[in-house]
Amino acid sequence: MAGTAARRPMRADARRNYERILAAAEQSFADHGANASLEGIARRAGVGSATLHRHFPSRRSLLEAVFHDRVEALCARAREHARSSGPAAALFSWLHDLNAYAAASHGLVASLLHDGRDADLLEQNDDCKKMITAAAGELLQRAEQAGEVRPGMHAEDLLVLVSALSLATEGHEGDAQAGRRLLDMAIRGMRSHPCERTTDFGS
Amino acid sequence: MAGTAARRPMRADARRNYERILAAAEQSFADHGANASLEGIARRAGVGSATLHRHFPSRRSLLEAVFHDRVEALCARAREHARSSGPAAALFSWLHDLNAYAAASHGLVASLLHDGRDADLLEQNDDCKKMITAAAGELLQRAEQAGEVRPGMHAEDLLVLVSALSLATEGHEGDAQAGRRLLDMAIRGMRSHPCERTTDFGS
DNA sequence: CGATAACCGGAGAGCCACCCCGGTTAGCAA
DNA sequence: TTGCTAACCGGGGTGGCTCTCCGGTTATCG
Repeated sequence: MAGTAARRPMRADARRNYERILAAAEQSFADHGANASLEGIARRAGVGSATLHRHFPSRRSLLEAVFHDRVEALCARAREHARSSGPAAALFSWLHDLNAYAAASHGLVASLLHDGRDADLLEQNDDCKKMITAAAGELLQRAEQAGEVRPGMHAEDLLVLVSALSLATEGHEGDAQAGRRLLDMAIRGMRSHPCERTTDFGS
Repeated sequence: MAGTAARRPMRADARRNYERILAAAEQSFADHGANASLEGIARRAGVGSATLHRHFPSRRSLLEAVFHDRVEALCARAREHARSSGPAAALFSWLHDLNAYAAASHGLVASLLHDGRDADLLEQNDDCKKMITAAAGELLQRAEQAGEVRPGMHAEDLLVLVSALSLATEGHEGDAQAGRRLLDMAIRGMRSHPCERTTDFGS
């Protein structure tokens, strides 16, 4: 699958630098947000900036590498929810997980998902996005088939929503609750039976 | 109130340059989004970059100046809705207006509202934000008192929501619907009686 | 028609992303 | 062990950005 299959396993020094850069990037992104200075990351890692750019041609690819593991964990979590909860509960719990993760990661998930603006031509690998979209899609489909959420939503919508909220509430430390409030509001809006009435979709 | 009260009405050449910069900025922001190059704006306006920075000390202040008029129009529109529609309908219609405006402005409203991350110390004038928040607050309060929306929402939340959606859906031309879908979903979530009836948003 | 305060913008300092290319070194084979 | 070679490294250059300083220019008013 992975096109990264090296015909030769990468030289030892190269791998060492690769790891160093990854570690430095993780730190820097945590400290200064998703658009920390790449040059600074290289400096922190103790390598030349050219080395960084060779290993990670774009900021995006670096973000992708840094967060790959955690995104995987998040997807595992989705499967876990699916196993242990009902369709709607699983979906909504997971959305809260995603929200919490996005908030804790200084909007990095948001940056990961949302970008794509500057990379029209490159066909960059969207591994993280694809993984999360797939996870969301499964939960959503299950809830929809069970009739517990309104039809017509797309999995991407949910990601856009959570990304958007974490993007927008980032920085406003004082009002960290707002994101949660808004997510709850949106979730209530996607349920089929938000109140005790029979469904009537007049529109 | 306005500290801009000039003890002397600004020299003619100064005002001319000010206007030129404003026009160039409007164009550039429309073309390249909210963080277009300031230097480029100065170039387009035919002035030195120093002149731009003298008139507008921060990117934010330039955005503020460019959008002041339209924000005022939006607030006027809010009052209009309040006069001609019921509490909930007025609020939701206006949110759709806001959403449409934000989408059309390449996320500039979003940028205006959401920023503040880099300007911790400056106490910059938030004129636009204040105006919009006030407008939203009135509509919200009215709808809440009428019992047509769930209590506990803040006016800022609504702005954050719309800003966030326009931020996140920007660039995804193919899926321009997503913002609308999500806004509808959130609106449904904030009604007191989501199943009761549908409103027609003339748009 | 000066005097003068307001204003202008070229030039420069200090960032940044990204790339070129000569020097270095790991890894393999003899 | 030794030597060869492809893989790898990073200093330094390019070009773009934001923002500031300061000597020259000009609108404005007495």
